[in-house]
Amino acid sequence: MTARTSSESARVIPEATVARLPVYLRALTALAERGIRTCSSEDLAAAAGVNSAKLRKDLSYLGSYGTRGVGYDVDYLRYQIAREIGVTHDWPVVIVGIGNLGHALANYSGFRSRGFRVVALLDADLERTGELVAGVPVRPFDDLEAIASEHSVAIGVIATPAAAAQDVADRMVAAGVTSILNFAPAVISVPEGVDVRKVDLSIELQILAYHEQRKAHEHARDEHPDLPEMPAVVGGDQ
Amino acid sequence: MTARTSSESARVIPEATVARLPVYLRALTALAERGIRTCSSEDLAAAAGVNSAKLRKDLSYLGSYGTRGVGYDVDYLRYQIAREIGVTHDWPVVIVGIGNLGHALANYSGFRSRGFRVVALLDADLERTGELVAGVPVRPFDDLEAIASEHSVAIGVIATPAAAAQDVADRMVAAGVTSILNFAPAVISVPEGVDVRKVDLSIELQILAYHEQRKAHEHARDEHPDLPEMPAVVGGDQ
DNA sequence: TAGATTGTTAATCGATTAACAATC
DNA sequence: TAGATTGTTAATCGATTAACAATC
Repeated sequence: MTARTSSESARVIPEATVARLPVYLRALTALAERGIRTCSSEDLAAAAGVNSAKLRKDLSYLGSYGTRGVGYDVDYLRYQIAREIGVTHDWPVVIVGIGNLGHALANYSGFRSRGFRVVALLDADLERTGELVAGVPVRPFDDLEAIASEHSVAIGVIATPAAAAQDVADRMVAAGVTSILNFAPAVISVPEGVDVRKVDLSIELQILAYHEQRKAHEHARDEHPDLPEMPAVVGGDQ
Repeated sequence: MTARTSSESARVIPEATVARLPVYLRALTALAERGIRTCSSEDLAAAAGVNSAKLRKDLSYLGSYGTRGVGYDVDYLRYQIAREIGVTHDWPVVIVGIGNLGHALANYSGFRSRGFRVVALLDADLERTGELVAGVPVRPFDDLEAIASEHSVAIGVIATPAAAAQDVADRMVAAGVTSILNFAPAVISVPEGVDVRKVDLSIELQILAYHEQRKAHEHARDEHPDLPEMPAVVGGDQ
């Protein structure tokens, strides 16, 4: 087995694990708010909605922060995960596109409380310049470069219509943004080294609809138990 | 090999594939709007942002809707995917919690255009009853059961604060909702057979922050090429 | 010491991908 | 027929899970 120096903990955390770390962080915060100082992997897994084997496996990628026979110190583990994710310091963020969704994002308190500071709201519609949203003035989209360099913005949020998304992404990348959260219903392409995550409300609903439809089929079959589960035709084509 | 009757196409589509079908559907719609009648797996994969091998594998779970040497008929494939997902007919949806996010969701045109019909907006704050949002009146949360049974609502959207989410979910399930899209930053538990999908804005940002932080480390190392890539201590403990 | 719970192993499962035979 | 492109196979990769030795 290979160990590393203490200053740089062992690494390459699987993507699936990275995506769950914020969930664990939130669950630990909820436990702390209820005055709980120590928890087992079973407790935390329940609070996070995963099974405890997966939780322990995930945490094992970060290091060895529990005590056998005892469990985890809530505050200590919380700090370690926050440090791992990088939310122990502040991240300046710009939001482009201040429609209904941009409005909601600007007002979302969960950003600020988790280390994300909205340094600017940008909109292509100059009519909106100066309007205050969540206490932050809306500025022209063309101010992007100036703002990004002034605040060293690395993370941008796109909340524009689909048609504008690629242009906004290009401008963001040119301005030095290297991580983009895209709410526009469009696929955007970015150079190597730039991360894009996509949140698409109607896609989520469509995934639910698919499963909903299958449930309906299941019920239909329940009502016709004479239909075979697998009406197989061996060797049949198509 | 086993084939099925034509009325019920072969099945059990992997989750990862199901999650991409709406992406393909949207890409096909975009191609159709550009007047494109036929496309290769390479074309469609590019439009959807995946590689073509994955696309073909995904489509193969639905059936055999392409023509070797030619490609796919855009409209035909679009219909087949829409049918598979279940968005050829309308799904009535209720949205609970009409804050900033609920507002944005109610106004989101992408729902209606993809077969989702918002039949009611509900809010626990009775002060808001009667307010029109996107042309739909806000109603008291207690109307949930009546509305759900009147419209046979199977899909519910939670856009409340975290503290209310579990209660809303319980009431939805009791009212016959079997699929929930949860925007509240809380883990909700539901009985077997109910599907929950979760969209969490700050979790997405935290995942980006993690990768952003790693990029910063990479750069730091670039500037200190004398640091070994893996300062390994073989046999060291921890 | 006895009981509890972590961290790790190893088996299993599911997803991705390249390559290519089938076939238009 | 020659060229193009699908649908499928098989190899690889990554994620999940149960089980348990390590150890508090």
